[in-house]
Amino acid sequence: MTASLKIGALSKQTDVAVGALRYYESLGLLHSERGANGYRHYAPEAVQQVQFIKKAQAIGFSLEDIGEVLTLHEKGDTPCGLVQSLLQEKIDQLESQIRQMTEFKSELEQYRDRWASSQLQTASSNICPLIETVDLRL
Amino acid sequence: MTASLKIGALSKQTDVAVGALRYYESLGLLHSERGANGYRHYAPEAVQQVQFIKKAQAIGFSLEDIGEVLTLHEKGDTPCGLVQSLLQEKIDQLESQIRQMTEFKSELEQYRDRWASSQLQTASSNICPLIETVDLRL
DNA sequence: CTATACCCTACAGTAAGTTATAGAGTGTAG
DNA sequence: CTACACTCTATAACTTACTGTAGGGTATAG
Repeated sequence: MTASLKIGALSKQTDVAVGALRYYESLGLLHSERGANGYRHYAPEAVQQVQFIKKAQAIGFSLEDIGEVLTLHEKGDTPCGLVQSLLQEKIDQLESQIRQMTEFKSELEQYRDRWASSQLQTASSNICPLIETVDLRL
Repeated sequence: MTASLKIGALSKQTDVAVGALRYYESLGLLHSERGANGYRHYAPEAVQQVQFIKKAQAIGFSLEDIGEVLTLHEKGDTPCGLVQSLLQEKIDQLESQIRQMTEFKSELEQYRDRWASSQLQTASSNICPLIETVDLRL
């Protein structure tokens, strides 16, 4: 017989709360078989599926984004060309996000470094002389 | 007489919505005097205070973060040290996110490249053989 | 005097992703 | 057989940083 997991076991193996797993299912990101008692049963691969969701999330994909990819995977109702272009879209988005975040990080580092060497701490009646120097046109 | 601003004037001078200003006040980030009619009145310095909030937000601080800074300021401390450590925290978070996103992007690129060179489209009974090859352990 | 522009409070709604609760049924160990 | 852990559904609440609405009161120009 096929090994199967109940929701609590899947929760423990993936470190994702039971309620979150049910929520993923409600969004169509995860599927389960139901036994006569109504309990969800998961194949062992569900562990990897949940980890995929978590990984994609960790990287800034929304559950909706993930749903697009997984829906294609699970239903197989979209041509491969569309799958490939969706993938390329994600790669492009990721690249753009990485570029923006890298720029923003270096701006923050400039503030950090400028402030580290400044003597503004004791200077004025401002709330924090450091932050007063922030240029909103960044 | 002391020049004083009503909320609409402060809103215009700072380009922050009236509702947002009231929201900042509800969080203790902004203070106002009340006239006999219940209207909020702000000293001209309120313009700088709101700009401080906007600047801090622009460098990635949450309103809660800003509240901590302002609370420290109100106690008579110079919150620059806190500002600096919060800033370093933001920089570290960004770095970690950028690293994860870069890793994930190269994983997606591997799929894209593998699929681009494959002839799986016609190979099986599956609707989209490409996506069937996804290793969810990515 | 009236129009309308502004102000007030309080509550609802938004996105996104959960967590928590209530009330009920089920499965298992001793 | 009794606990108790686990499951179910449905709904509410939480977070963040607001925006929008309802139902009022107030200030000002003509």
